[in-house]
Amino acid sequence: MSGLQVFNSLKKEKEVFEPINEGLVGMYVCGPTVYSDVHLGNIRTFISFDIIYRYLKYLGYKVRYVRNITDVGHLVGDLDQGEDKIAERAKLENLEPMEVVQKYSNGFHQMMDTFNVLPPSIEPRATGHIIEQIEMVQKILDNKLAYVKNGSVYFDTIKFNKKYKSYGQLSGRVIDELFSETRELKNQSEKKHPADFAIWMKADDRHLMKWNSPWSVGFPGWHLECSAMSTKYLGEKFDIHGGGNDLKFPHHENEVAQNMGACGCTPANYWLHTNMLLMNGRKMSKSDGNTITPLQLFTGESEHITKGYSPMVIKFFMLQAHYRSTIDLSDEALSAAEKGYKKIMEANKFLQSIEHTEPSEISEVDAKITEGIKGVFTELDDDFNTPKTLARLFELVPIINSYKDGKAEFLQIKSETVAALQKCFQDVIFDIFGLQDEYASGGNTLYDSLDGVMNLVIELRQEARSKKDWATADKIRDTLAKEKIVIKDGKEGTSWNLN
RNA sequence: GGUCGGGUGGCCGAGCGGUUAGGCAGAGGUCUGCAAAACCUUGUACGGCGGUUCGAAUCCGCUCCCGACCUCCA
Repeated sequence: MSGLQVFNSLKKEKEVFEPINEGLVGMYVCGPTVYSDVHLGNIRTFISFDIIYRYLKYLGYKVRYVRNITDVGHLVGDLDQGEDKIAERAKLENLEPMEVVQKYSNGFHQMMDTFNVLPPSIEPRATGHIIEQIEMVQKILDNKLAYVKNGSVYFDTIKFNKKYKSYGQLSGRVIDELFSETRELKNQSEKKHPADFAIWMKADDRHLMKWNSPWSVGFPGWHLECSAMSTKYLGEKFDIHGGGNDLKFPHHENEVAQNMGACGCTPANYWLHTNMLLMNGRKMSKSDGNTITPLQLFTGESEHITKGYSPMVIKFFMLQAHYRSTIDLSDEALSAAEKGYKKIMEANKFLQSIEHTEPSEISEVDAKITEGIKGVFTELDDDFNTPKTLARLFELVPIINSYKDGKAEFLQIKSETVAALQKCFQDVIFDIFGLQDEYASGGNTLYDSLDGVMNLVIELRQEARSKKDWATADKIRDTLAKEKIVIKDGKEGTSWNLN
């Protein structure tokens, strides 16, 4: 169906992508825990998977994209003794846990919208799937790969590994090394082995969120929800499982164990992991304060940046790095991205306005364009290599802009080549990358009327210029510049855009 | 301490055995009333030390530095 290759964390190499059912793709991505505002790192991950989702659809696959919302079971602090993150926040803000969940889910959705990230096909919540999770615990117990202790249920990692010999495959861990002598294990008396983990936890009286189960009034373990919900909506075996690099261990490793423990088969064929967003060379993280909020980035109110950057500029900046590489956020890098973003958007705007007439002769530029277009999709097929895709696009930009100059070699292109180029840019920029033109119309009535006004202003200025009345011409230009409207005198007349 | 990943030009960031990555910034030029934009040309590079090879940023060894995971994290 395509030449798509993806890097599979499970094998640590690129593989040709072949879905289980021809033409259909099932993809599960670990979503956010909604206990506070989303931060930029989350956004980078979801933008990466959005592009993967969009490209799979572009290739013609029918994709069922499931991305969960974690609203229970995720504990604060170490081991399994901490407070539930949602519940802790609820106490802090004096809200019902579900109010916390709603509040930050709304914020999350709004931010995804701001970055033009498509909603998934299904967005299940952990609390909406308590029954499924309880059933899964029961299955694992039936398979004798978990044990009950004081109302809590623990996954028996040692026994599991004896049976399947696969624990640690995804994250590259070895149980013995993992928990040998390193960690002093306090309060771990309930577990038979430190590598075991809770799949159901008995709640004490202080707990705000708890449900009835055969074992106790309690709540599910964090890793369980993804196993239960992916199985429910994508089946016991599906195509792609994604998430941030930092979830590989223990979350994804335990997820695989739970799925195997319940049904005997590995859940996903391809595991894709996105790398971290850095700032000052260190992982951006909510928990250690090395972070900048999206809002601060938009407004510029942060010590880390000199001015604000729009969502699309930030997105473009992220696209300039591969999803498996870290990317280091800085003011300089963002401002470079801003210029690059504008350049490509401007070129595209012009490209789309071209009304080409079939030439009598064809120059070599024609073949160059055709080859360039092919290159764009070769890069996308290569594990969604957005920086290289962008590079290929940028190589076509001078050709597009040269068309303005009217030089014969640039006009001697087949109409179908122009159409293909227009489609390529349009499709990649908007449909696959999900960028938006923040500086242009698109059904924006305010913009449209401004465009009308600007055409008048440009006309008046042109009259002044033809009378060599430079003072008036420059006054118009300079005054507009103060309003962040840039006037550009080209051969084909004058154009304008918002800066 | 264990495991894994990385160090590329002024900045960001691809590439990973031989070919220009790309963007931004810099230099020169064309165009322009001037400017901006656009177009053309262009410099600066692969942490260090060895090795393999006709040829290494790319493979191997050693070394220095950084990061991630091992505990909640996208």
